[in-house]
Amino acid sequence: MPEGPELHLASLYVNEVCDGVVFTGAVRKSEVSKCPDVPFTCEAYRITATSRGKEVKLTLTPIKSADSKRTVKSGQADQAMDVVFRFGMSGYFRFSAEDELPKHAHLRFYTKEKSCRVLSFVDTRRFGSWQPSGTWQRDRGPCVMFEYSSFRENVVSHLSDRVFDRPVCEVLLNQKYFNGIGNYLRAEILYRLNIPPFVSARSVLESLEVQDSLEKEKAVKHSITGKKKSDKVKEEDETSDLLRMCHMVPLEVVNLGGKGYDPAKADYSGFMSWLQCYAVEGMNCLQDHNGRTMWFKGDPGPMVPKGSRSTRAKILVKKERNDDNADKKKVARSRSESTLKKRPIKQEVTEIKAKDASLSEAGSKKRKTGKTAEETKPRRSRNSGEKAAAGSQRRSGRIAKQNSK
DNA sequence: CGTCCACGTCTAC
DNA sequence: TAGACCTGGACGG
Repeated sequence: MPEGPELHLASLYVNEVCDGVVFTGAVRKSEVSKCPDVPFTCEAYRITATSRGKEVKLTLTPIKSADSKRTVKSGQADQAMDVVFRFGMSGYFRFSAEDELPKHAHLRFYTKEKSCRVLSFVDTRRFGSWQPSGTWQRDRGPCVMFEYSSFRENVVSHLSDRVFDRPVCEVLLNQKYFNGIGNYLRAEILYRLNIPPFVSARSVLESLEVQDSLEKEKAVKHSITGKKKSDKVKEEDETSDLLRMCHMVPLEVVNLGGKGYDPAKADYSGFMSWLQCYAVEGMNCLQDHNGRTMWFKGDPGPMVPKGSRSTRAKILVKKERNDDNADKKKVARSRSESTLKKRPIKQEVTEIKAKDASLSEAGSKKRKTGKTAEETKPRRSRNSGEKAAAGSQRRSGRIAKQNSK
C-alpha cells in the first residue's frame, strides 16, 4: 500500500534487514523492466535507506578495505551512489534468500554471503520506477510526515496558486504540495475533520493563513511577555487543522507498523481495522475528476464532477455495530472524539471482522430501504453499488457472508 | 471465460 | 481531461 507511511516503513525495513550486511557485485535488473540500469558494481558495499513523502532513497556505500588503497579495479565503485525509488501502485522491498526471489523482483542487490541473499525491489504492476544517481524529485513538496513545518509553509505561502481552486480532495493528491498523501489518506483525513471532499481547497485552507500569521504574532508577544502559549484557540487548531491532520494521520499508520515490519509476513489486519472511511462498508464514494475513487461520508460538496458515477468500488472493510438499532448518532460522536484521543472507544462501536492476515468479507445486499438519504445524487446509475471484495491472499478462506452481527 | 477494480504517476491529443 | 502503463484478484455468466 504505497503511500507516504508505507514508503517510510519500507525505508525502516531496509535499514533493519541490511544492518551489518555486506553486499557485493553488480546491481541487477529484471529482463522485463524498462527502468534504467543501475551502473554500480562494488566488491563490498552497504545499503541504507531514507524516505521523503512518496519516495525512498537507497544509499549504496562502498566499504573501503584497509589495505587496498588503489586496488580500485576498473568498473568498481569507490563512491557512494543514491538510487531514488517511487513505488507506483504495487512496489515494495523484500530481503530474501537468492533461491526465494519473489515474482516481479525488478531490481536486485546481492549480499556477499556464503549462501547469498538478495534485497529486491518488487513491483507487480511495474508502475514504480527508480533513478540511479538520483535525487528527490524536483516539484515534489516537503514530506508531510517528516518535514512538517516546511510542508506547512509551502502550502500556506502558495494559496493563491490556482491549483487550490480545485476540490480539496483532488488537491490533496498533488505531490507538489502534499508529498506522501494518497487515495486512502485523503479519505481518512477529510473524514476525520468532516470536510466535504468536493469543496475548494482554498476555502478550507485560507483560514489557516490567518491562523499561521496570528501564531507568529502571538509567539512574538509571548516571547516578550513570557506568557504561556496554550489557549483555547490554539488547542482547537491542534485537531481541526487540515494541514496538521495531513501530518498526524499518516504518522498513525507508521506507528501501526511499529517494530519488525516485514512485507513478507504482511499482516494488514491492523491497518484494515484502522481504516475508518476508505473502502469501508456504508461509506459513500464518487469518482473525482481524475477518475479516482473518493470515499467520504455525508455531504460530497458542490464541486462534484458532472456525471460522476457513484462507483462500485471495492469494499475491503466491514465494521460491525454493537448496538442493535441505536444507529448513527453514536457513530458520529465516537468519530469526532476519535480525532482527539487515542480512544479505546472505537472498538465499542466498530469492529473489524477481518480474518487473519487477509482482508475481509464478502457481499452485502442491496437492501433498498432507508439507506440514509440521497445526499449524493450525481446520476442514478444502477444500484448504489455495493460490492464485495477482498480476498485472502494466501489462505484459501472464502469468508463469511453477510450474516452480520 | 470476461469485466471491473486496485494504495500512482506520466505524456500526449 | 483522456489515455497509457501493467498484473492479478474478485466476481459474474
